Amino acid sequence: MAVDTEDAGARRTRRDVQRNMERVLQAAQELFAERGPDVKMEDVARRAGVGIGTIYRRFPSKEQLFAAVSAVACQHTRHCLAQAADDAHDPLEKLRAIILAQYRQSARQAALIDLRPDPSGVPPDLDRPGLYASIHTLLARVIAAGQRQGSIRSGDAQMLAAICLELLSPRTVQNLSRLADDDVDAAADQVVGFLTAGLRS
Amino acid sequence: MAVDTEDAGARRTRRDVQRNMERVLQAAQELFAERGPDVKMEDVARRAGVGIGTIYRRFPSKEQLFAAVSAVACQHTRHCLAQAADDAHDPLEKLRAIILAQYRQSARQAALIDLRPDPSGVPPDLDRPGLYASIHTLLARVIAAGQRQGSIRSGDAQMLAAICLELLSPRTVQNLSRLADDDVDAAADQVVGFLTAGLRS
DNA sequence: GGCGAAGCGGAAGTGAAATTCCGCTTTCGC
DNA sequence: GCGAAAGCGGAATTTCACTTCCGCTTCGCC
Repeated sequence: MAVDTEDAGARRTRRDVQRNMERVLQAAQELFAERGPDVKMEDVARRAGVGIGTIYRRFPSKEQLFAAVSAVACQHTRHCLAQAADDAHDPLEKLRAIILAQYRQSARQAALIDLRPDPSGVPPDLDRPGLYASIHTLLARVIAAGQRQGSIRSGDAQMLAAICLELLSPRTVQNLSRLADDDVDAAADQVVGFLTAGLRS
Repeated sequence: MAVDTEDAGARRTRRDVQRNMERVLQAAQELFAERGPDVKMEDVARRAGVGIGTIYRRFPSKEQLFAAVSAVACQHTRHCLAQAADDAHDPLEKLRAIILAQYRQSARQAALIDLRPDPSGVPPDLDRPGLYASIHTLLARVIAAGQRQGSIRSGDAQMLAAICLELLSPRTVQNLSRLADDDVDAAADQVVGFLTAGLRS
């Protein structure tokens, strides 16, 4: 953030610094998405085309690097989902749009960070709970709207939103997409069908 | 397995050995469930109340320890779910029973091993795919039966089963249970409602 | 109770990955 | 173009968890 701002009299941020940080974030984001949080810093450096030291100049630890990556990716996800919801009018349509957006997002390997509350304690630097909550809130609102309007059955909107959200977790998206021959749209459709109709005939 | 069998003329298995192995498996199972596969062997040893060497005497590596733990837990889960399905008559009832069984299981901290196919490659010693498949098959069969009988809407039974299974993953069970004030039965009920009725009113 | 086999604990060894450090290079402002 | 400040690369260091090893203890049998 704020890479271009400068104090009076201070030198402008060097061009190469900005370029390198972008490369590092990009590489980290890709590798994190591809292989989970256990990637080696060396690999990140290699893919970014920089030395390890360069990473550590801006990100004091691996954890903080991934917190930064996650924050960016999640901001982006949040934005996409909100956008999708805005573009649709009917609550059920909004839900469909959100799901589709998330599935397409994952297909592009972006946004693969799992935001769900992590029972294994040790909260990292990243404000996962907050990011999770913001998406959860979005869903809960849409569902509540549907309930008021009558198109969605009554029930604890928080819980219904949480259940939907589980079907949007990166892992789930990947699993289901694979089962649909990597056709994410098809997978999303199935989930939407499940969501709206349930199993009963 | 087969801890009590003995070759002719061989000394009986020492009592302490059996006791220790049980403690180790118990501790490993708890910790694995609580904190995922990144627990330290030292922690397992401490919780089990034995030295690290004792673990290594029977389990040549961390991976094999967890394979053993997983195998036991999954066998158990599989058995419980199959049992639950058997006890019910109607396919929808079977599904309800399966879900409830899994939620109760998780509440007891058992069976928290995530069997879903892991995209991050490197298949461990444990036959996760096989264990996952066996539960997936169980679900798919129940769903297909419901479809034949007419109580479940038509659609790709494999995919529907996979979606259900996602809602049974340990992480999901934990998240949703927490949201229901740790009342697993309530959480399971919500999921069942979602499953059978969907969102539409 | 005594003997020997088997098991135990946990300190030391090992290896892989994270992090530091510093001489060399690049960039910016003039 | 030049000088200084900032950044860079990556070898060396540190850290940290897995695994080994061996002197001491416990168990089962007679």
